[in-house]
Formats: sequence, structure tokens, C-alpha cells
Amino acid sequence: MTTTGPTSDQPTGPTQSTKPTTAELTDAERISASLALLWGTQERTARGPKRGLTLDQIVSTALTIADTDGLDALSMRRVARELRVGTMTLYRYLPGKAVLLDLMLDAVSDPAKDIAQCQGKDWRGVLEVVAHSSRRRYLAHPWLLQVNWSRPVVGPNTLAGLEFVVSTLAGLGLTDQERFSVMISIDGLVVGVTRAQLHHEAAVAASGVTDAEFWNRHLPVLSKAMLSGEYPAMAALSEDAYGLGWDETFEWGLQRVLDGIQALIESRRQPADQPPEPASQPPRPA
Amino acid sequence: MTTTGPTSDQPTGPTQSTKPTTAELTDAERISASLALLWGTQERTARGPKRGLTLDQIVSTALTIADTDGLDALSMRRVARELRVGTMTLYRYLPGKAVLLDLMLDAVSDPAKDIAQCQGKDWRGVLEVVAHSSRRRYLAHPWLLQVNWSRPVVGPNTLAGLEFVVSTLAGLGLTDQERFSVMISIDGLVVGVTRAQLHHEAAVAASGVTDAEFWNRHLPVLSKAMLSGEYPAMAALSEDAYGLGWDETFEWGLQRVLDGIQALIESRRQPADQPPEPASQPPRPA
DNA sequence: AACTTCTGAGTACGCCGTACGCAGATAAAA
DNA sequence: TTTTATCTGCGTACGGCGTACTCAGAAGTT
Repeated sequence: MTTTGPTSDQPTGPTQSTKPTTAELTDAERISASLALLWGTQERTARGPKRGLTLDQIVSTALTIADTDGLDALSMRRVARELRVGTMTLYRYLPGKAVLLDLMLDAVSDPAKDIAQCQGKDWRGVLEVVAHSSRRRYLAHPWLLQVNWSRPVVGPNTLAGLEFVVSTLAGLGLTDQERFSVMISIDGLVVGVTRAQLHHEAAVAASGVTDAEFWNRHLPVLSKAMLSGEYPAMAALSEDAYGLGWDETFEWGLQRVLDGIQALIESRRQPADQPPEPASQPPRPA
Repeated sequence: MTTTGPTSDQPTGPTQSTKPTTAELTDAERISASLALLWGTQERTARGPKRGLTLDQIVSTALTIADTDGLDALSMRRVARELRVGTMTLYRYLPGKAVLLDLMLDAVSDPAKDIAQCQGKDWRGVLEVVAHSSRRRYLAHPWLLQVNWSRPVVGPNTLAGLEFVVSTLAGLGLTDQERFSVMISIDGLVVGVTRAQLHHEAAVAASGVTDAEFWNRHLPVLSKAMLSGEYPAMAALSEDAYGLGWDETFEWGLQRVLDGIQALIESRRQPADQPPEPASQPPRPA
């Protein structure tokens, strides 16, 4: 009874798929299909005519569209038009748009260059390279931050990067769980800060108003609007409080996280220095 | 010439608005309209009949839909149906869906309770409360992470929270720019990690496969698929590497960031310890 | 040559946001 | 009270979307 599929029948509740318009194809089916296309190289059985397209052609066309005109401009009709085929032709290669997005995701995550750049670096240097590389990728493909949502299919490229980072974090006295926490935290910082940046830049570009102008324009409005108390701390900020660029802000935050991680690693190395180390209720080195 | 609007004429390039379907209403106009509705309380001029709805009714209905059935289920038609009015009736109150999202955003960010919870805490305690509160909000309203994108309109609630954090970071020896960096880093960590969590939970729920099963199922596939080298580090991970819950993982990362910030603050307090300290090229203990 | 299977693609359906315009209600102006 | 200006709710329609269904014809196998 997958036909005339209901709008939301996932057990997840609020966190559902992306576009349940007329969608047959549950999330589980999509994940299976994506994994098969990512990892599988089933031979062509070759009975009928040869295919006129390849998966790579479709994916790279879709990537170009998303990079150039944004995710909203990416539609099956548009991809097909660009490839000069009928819309439904694409469905001979992919079961749906969701799978296409999965393939696009893995296609842009190629850790080969980053790994090469890490030769001879210690864990801190490696994490810096990986973080910057990840950040650069999000800036180059802003649609990634609109899409990653609920499509964590692991492809070859994704996994290779993961393997690399896990291995560089070995032998530092961190538990397996902590090594995962390191990666999630670094990635979280990258995603969060970069998302805020794109967020912000889009607004600035759309409104044509600089930061200082924006705030100065709205501060009088708000201090009048809220009768009880004004906003002294905001008002007292110096003009150049917003002057630090996003790159520098990100770097600042990254270094704070790395400092914190390094402190933990060093405290593990000489556990005699600090008696119990309350700090954070850490996961018990013992 | 706004009619038959072209699909993408923003100077931003890739980072464009959300749904340029048939949209009259540029981003600048949207921001103005949203600010007017958020801050303004223009009186009814009262010539025609009285209005049958209020903005709050519309916004809270939309919030219920988004929280319950996800952002994809939120449509103007759905909101109108739920309110038992015609679809176009909503456009008497709002110029479009984008503005509705702006209003929803400000509606869910009410810092009053969090501020009350911070009495007597130092900067670190305050940042902890704020971070957890923000995280709780994202978990309660997952659509926030799909929506914030490119709509940073500042409403009364948003600004009150900002003011509060800025003021608690005063007097610690941090520059204005660094205080902003602290806020952006903490928020970035919250957004990034929580997004990864929702991300992950949706996938697990949809596929019905636990983490360990997922990895174990695909490890043989991938080591066979990629001829050069296997994935020893991933394979060597203990079973419970994934056992740390998301709350604990987030807390771990948060404490690392706070440790790093605290180290910087303390190094500023006794500047005799370290010679010049150029502030942005941070300590680098080794 | 006959058969089988696969290809590309036209058509159609039900969603979406929203521009346009109209009938009726209502308060101000006469 | 009558007139008039304005505002109300909202029906209809347009162009977009993802994709299910269907079928003619091409290209292999037998």
C-alpha cells in the first residue's frame, strides 16, 4: 500500500524526510538504493539497448546546478533539460531525487587531497587541516548545509575521511568514545559557525545593509519598543566589535576547542599533576 | 517588473532565498515586513469590517504544524485549513510564507526563563545554561535547523538573549571581538552537534538499524570495494565506541570549549606568565 | 527471424506559493 | 439615513514541482 503514500507515516514523528509530495520510496528504501549505487558496481546485463547516460553525468550536472543557482533551482526537470533528455529518463538511473542528493553528498567529499596535506603533522595539525578543509567545502557548496539534514548515507569518500581521522587520534590516551567526541565536536563547530556565516552573508547581500548600519538602525527602535530596560551592553560595544572576519572568528573558536582537547590529553599524560580533575565530569579515565 | 519574477536574480549568487517559485517580495522587502510585524504595533484604522484572526493565532498554528509534522508539512494551505479559513485569507495578515517563518523563529526564542536560571552564576555557568537551553530548543523544534538559513531577522526575544550574554562576558579581559567569537563558537557547537544528532536519529529511525549493526553490515562491503587498503582504525574500534549518548558527547565538547576559553581568560589575568600574547594567534602551549 | 528485455519519454495527478479580482461587510462622511 | 470608501474573506487560476503510469521502439539473445 505504498501508493498514494500518506504525507507522514514515519515513526520518527517530526523528523521526517524532505519532500513527501507523491513519494513512494520510504527512507529505508532510499538508503538502501543510495548505498547500492554508491558502493555497488553491478555489471550491465545488456539485453536491451545501451544506456545513453551515466550516473556520473547526472550527478555532476546536478552539482553544477546546485553550486551555481542554489538548491532551490535543482529539480529533476532542470537536470534533465540540461542533459537534453526527458525528465523521466533520469528515473531509469535513480529511483528519485532523494537518492540523487545522497550521491551528490558523497561526490563532494573527497578527502584525498586533505590526507596528503597532513603528512608529518601531529594530531592537532591534522585536526586543523581537516577542519579547514571541511569548512572550505561548505563554503564552496552552501547547499550542503541545507541538505545533509536526514541523509547520512556513508559512501566511500565519507568513510575514508572518517578512517583517517580516527587513526590519527590513536595513542593519545583518549577512549574510543572520546575520539568520536573529538570528531563530532570539531565537525559541529565547523558546521555551526559556517552555517552562521552563510546565513549572515545571505542576509547582508539581500538587504544591502552592513552590520553596523543594521544594528544602529534598529537599536533605537528596540529601546523604544521595550519599556523595561534598554540594551546597555549591546550599545556599549565598540564599532569594530563586528570587525573580526568570519575566518578569524572560526579560527579563534577552533583554537579554543583544540586548547581544551590538548589540556585533557596532557592531563592524561601526567595524571600526577592534577588530583581529580573535575572540569567536566569526564568519562572516567580509570 | 517584479511579476513573472526570474528564478534567480539576487546578486548573492549561490546563496539565495528559499522558495523563488512565483515570488514577488524580495528579501529586503521580506525583512522590512517581518521587522514591522515583529516590532510594530500599528493601530487598526478601522474602516472596514473587523478581522477574524490574529497574527498570534496564525503563528502558533504554524508552530504546531511544524513541530508535529515537520517543516515539509507546513504550507499556507495547511495552516489555513487548520484555522478553518480560506488560504488567501492568511495573506491579509502576512505578505508571504517567508515572513511567517521569520515570526515563527522569533516566537520560539524566549530567553526569559534561561536568564532567570542564571542568577548568581559566573560566565562559565551562564554559558552552560545558555548552551543547554539553545540545544533544548533545537531538539524541541527540529525545523529550526532547516529554517534559520538566510533569515536572521532580529526580533525582541532574540535581541534580549543576545544582550544578556554580551553583558555576562564583560570584565573578563576579552576584547569586544572576542566576546562575539565566544558567542559564535558556543552557538556553532550547539548547532553543529545538535544537527548531527537529529540527522543521525532520523536515519536510525528510518532504517531501523542500530549504529553498530549499520557499521558492521557495511564494513565488509567497503573493504572489498576499495582495493587499496582497508579501514583498520574503524575496524579496531571497540563495540561501545558509539555507546556514548548525544547528551554526553555534547557535554564533552562543550566542556572542552569552555576549558579553552577559561585558559585564555586566565592567561590574560596574569600576563606576566606569557610574554607578548598577540591574542588572535592563540597560546599554542607547545 | 523471433523473442525478450530494456530504453527514452509523453502525459497526468496532486501538491505547492501566490497574483488577481470580486462580493459583501462596516465605519466614516454626507 | 444614505452614501461612499475601504477593508474583509476567499474562489479561481497559473506556473512550478516530484513522480506514477504507460508505451513505442531499439537492441541484444536464442
